[in-house]
Amino acid sequence: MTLSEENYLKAIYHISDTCEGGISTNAIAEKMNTKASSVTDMIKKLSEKGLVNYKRYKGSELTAEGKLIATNIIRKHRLWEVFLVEKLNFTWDEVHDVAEQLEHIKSEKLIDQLDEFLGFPKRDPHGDPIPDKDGNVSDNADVLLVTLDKNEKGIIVGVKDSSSSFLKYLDKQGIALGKKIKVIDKEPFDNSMKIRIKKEEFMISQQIANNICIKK
Amino acid sequence: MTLSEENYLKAIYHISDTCEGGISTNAIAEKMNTKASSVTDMIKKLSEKGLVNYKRYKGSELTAEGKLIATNIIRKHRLWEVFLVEKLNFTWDEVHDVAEQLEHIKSEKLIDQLDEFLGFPKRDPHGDPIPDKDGNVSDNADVLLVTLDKNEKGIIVGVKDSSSSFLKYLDKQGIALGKKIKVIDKEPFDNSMKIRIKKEEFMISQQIANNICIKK
DNA sequence: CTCTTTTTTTAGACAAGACTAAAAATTAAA
DNA sequence: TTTAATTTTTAGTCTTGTCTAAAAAAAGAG
Ligand SMILES: [Mn+2]
Ligand SMILES: [Mn+2]
Ligand SMILES: [Mn+2]
Ligand SMILES: [Mn+2]
Repeated sequence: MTLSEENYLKAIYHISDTCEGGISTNAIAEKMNTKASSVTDMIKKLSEKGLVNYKRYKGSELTAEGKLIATNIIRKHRLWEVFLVEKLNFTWDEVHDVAEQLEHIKSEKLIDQLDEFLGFPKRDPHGDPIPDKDGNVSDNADVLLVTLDKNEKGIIVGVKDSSSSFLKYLDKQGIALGKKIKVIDKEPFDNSMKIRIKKEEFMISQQIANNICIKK
Repeated sequence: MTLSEENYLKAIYHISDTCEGGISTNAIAEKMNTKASSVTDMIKKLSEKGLVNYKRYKGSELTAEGKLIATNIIRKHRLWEVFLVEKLNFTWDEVHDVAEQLEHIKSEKLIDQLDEFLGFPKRDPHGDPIPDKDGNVSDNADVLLVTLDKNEKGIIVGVKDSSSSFLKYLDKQGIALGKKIKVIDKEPFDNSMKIRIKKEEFMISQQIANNICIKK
């Protein structure tokens, strides 16, 4: 597995999570910040290797083997993120870029021992589940904040967007994993909402509410 | 810096340690397990970038800038080796290959925090000094075991060969860093020697004695 | 059902890094 | 000091992964 192949598999896996069916070449190109023609080339190679199913003009999807490789990389990514936050004093908005590099380190013992060293964590600093070695991912039955109605309550358990700017915004507002949240009011016009966290009330836009995961 | 460029700089740095003057193209090729023609190409590129001084047919040596990059990679390599042994239960013969990968991870904060997390170690699991951020390496005034005379004593402080097979041999013989050692007898014919460690006496060949560093 | 727009694939080119084979420079030998 | 051996460089090729431009297929509009 080259670094590039691994990144393609991971991208396809992540896209598959959101939309159903065969993944379009353009969707992959957009996620990878590359051109569709490059994607076609790589997809062909991965298809040769039996890691994706591909029919010309019909899009692609991961095989079982491809999916296992993808989840393994995601497992490594998220374990490293936990390590960086728990052991090396990184904040949750700083870890992603470094984890993008660390996820490609090849050593089974390394990742097993890291897992143990961290106490077999179940989730990464952004609330995302850490796959096990066989590729099983505990799918969260969580719900987006935007779907809560007026007066509903819940606990913040994750974020969908892990960009530094978004996470820093959350920090500034005092929005963090584990906090209790209540929807005080909802503006139908733009779907913005007034929320309460720890007795403080403030407005957030729909875009924000769209990227916060809640357990009711 | 690409991965390949970094590895070349590191190789040149390590060769410079042993022999003096300009490093020959062939020496680099041998260390990197590549061909001389590939080395010439890369040396030219590094020369363009001001990281090595190079004159056709005259060999190459690192500039101050090139040396700083090299020591920084070695710093990372050795810190990761400490991490693997101290925190993740790796043995000293298992760490090198993983550290070869980890040394290329780019994040200043990562390595600073790792250094602190490990308690600012001075040496790696093989007794090699860990360079500081400015490229200063505490050069050891240590001596090779092979140079000790009959009845001389010392403490084992390092190994020159970090190959798995050599380290496993040492483990089997009970030879480890920090142990006191005494030369009981020396065979002039083949330079093998009888040594004592913790009341146990046994023979070792010159090749072994050549790769063990001693502080008298 | 035909024409247009969008998506996807092909064809051809390029940069990085490596290799082989051959030429040039240096070093060693006679 | 000429010749022979060795070292180093050049020339040309290959693979990986990327790109642009153009062709082909699929999807949408009227
Ligand atoms: Mn991440
Ligand atoms: Mn994450
Ligand atoms: Mn090492
Ligand atoms: Mn070492």
